[in-house]
Amino acid sequence: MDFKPVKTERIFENIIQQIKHNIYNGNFSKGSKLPSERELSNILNVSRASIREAFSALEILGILETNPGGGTYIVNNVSKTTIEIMSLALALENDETEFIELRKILESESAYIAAEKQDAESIAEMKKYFEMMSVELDEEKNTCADKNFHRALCKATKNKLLCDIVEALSVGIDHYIKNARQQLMGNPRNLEFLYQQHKNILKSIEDGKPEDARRNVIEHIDFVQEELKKLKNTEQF
Amino acid sequence: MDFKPVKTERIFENIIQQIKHNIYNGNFSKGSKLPSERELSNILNVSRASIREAFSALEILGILETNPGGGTYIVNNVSKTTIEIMSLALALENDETEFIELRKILESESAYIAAEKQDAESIAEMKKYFEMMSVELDEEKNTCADKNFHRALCKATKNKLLCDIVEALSVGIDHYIKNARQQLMGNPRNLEFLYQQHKNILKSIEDGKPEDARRNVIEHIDFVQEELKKLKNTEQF
DNA sequence: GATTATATGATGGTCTGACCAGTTTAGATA
DNA sequence: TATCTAAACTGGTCAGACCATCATATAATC
Repeated sequence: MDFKPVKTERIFENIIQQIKHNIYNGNFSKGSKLPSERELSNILNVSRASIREAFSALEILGILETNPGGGTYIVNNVSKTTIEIMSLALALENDETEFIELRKILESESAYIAAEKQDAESIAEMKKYFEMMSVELDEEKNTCADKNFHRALCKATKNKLLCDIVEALSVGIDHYIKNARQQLMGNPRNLEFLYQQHKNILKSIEDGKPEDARRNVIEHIDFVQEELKKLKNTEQF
Repeated sequence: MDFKPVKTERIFENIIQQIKHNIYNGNFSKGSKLPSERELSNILNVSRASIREAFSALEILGILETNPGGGTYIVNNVSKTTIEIMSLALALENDETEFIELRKILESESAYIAAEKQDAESIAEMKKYFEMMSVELDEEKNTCADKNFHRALCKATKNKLLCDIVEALSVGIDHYIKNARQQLMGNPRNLEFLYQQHKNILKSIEDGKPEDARRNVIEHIDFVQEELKKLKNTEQF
């Protein structure tokens, strides 16, 4: 036998479905104006409260935008939203390994693509942040430069979706390891390692060596993951 | 000058923030029961309607679950939600290239990992669906087997997050190319190619050749993308 | 006393109607 | 025609009501 729990669909979910279908059908696209809440509540024969429950959900998803006095419009801020959601999911899961593994895949492949594409702009950006890292000793600024280095790396792929997902993963992971990162960066020996790793990544991309670039990123992330694991194990004290 | 548009935070957004913070703080975790809507509206000194707007949004995100008569609980169905959202984002963007590129990265890397890990169960599953594909000529079942083959491939990584994201991408892409796929599968010549490609992927994984597996998946996806592009260009007629 | 049936209260789901603060729009004015 | 102004409309919020469902405490049964 194969039973599924009966999930009575609520009105606001039905409304969301209808709006989604209108998006898939092409009736709604970016910039489309939706009927006003009152109007829609007449059309669908439901209360305005239900309309608003649906709208607030879709707004959180980044599907639509409300302008008081103006109206409600279809937008696409989905990727921006995804960051927050993934971050939350990680907080709920309490296990960062899958996130880090995924990030490793995406960043290493980004490096591969970056080395192939040889986009001068991105490389210049990476170089900029790498130099910041090497001279700047302030921990916060160093961290910031580090993050921007990795952002530039992803940007080199020219794939915004990929960038957004990696960003989402990074934010989620950072949120999760917040303390551990400080300890990691606090150790001068680690800083030296990290410096060298970034240098290797940058060089292989500049030299147009995709395979090397990929390998260097993997080594870098593996190193970080290893160190984090060590810190975690000694956290007991 | 650098100005940002003033976005007055609405009450339901504030409530969402507070709930999120309680998740990050660890006050809420999977299974936690939230105060009832009436109770929370008293605590926060806002109307029940605002609470419900926040709750409906978080429920759509897969963060919480409401049980009529029961109560409201923290859950984690985020990955399930992500599928729908990405699918919508693709419908809004009207450009599948970034999605396909990302899928290529994730699936090719999955193949690499699969060939390394040599998980008997996953390989058996892939084999099963591959054989379905080869003998079954019914277009719908063939498509189904195809999808399951790729699912099994991702499952071999043992990374659920990765699987969910690939699934999200696939659903989104399928939704987008619905007609094109039928045309693609309708051509016997293409079917022959696809059969051979899947055979190669499976073999390289069975033989434990990560590099080959990765390359074979890339070739496969590139082939599909190329054919789709051709179909799109001749769509005018 | 243990078990079952029942009634009570709590919970989410929905609706109505109201008020406010902005934005739009159309009409009045110059 | 251009400008100003008032009315109409829009989203944001609230209070209070009703329903169906669920959980629990109480009462009736064995």
